[in-house]
Amino acid sequence: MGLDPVIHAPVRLQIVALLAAAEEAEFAFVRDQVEVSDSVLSKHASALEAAGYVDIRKGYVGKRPRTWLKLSARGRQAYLAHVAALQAIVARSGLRLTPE
Amino acid sequence: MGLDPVIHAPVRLQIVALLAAAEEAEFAFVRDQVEVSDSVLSKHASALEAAGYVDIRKGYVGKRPRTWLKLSARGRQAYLAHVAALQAIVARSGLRLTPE
DNA sequence: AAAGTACTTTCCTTATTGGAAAGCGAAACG
DNA sequence: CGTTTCGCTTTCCAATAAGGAAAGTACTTT
Repeated sequence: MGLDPVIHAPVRLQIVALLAAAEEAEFAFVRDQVEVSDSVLSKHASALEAAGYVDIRKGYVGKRPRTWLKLSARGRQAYLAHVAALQAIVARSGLRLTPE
Repeated sequence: MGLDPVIHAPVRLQIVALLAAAEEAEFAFVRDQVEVSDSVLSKHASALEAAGYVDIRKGYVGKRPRTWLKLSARGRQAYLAHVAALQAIVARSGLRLTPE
């Protein structure tokens, strides 16, 4: 049916959609946008990484550790396919979910 | 975040989208379109009914029992709100999920 | 040395889902 | 009549999944 279970979970759908818009996003930024706790974001980010959909990069800003999340090419593909599947489902109701 | 957990589950999303397009649909028709077993459809239909989103009507065709599913007004509202929430999320990625 | 930052992991409990199989009431069949 | 069949419904049974709380890690700052 085309929906990707890794992406379909509400929190992960939000994370992926957010990342699809940006090059890279900081852990804290994503956490605040999606409104989840550190632990919840950490777990979902790991799940997305394990699926090969997100790359997690660790670095520093000054001397403070920081984590960035980024959609991988596979993640972007999977996201596009997932949205296409959603569109197909929603289209049956007469609504649309497609660009233009 | 606006996503309705009752509607978000893949099988139920498909059921609701299907019902949104039609006045009423037969149990067997929905089961075949969504490609689930009798027991799975029965459970999800009950869940949707318990939420007040679907009306289940029982009757006969000739002498054979038949069950029809229909979106209730509340179900339609909830579905539209759910799709709006999906649109909002997907819109962040630059894609659209909206009619026209 | 103690506290704080930025997460990560563990622990635990609750919820959800699906498949398989048994159940059920009415009708059709031999 | 007794047995199948039809059209679902319900029960039983794991398998996951998900979140909150709290502890842990590796540094850095005070």
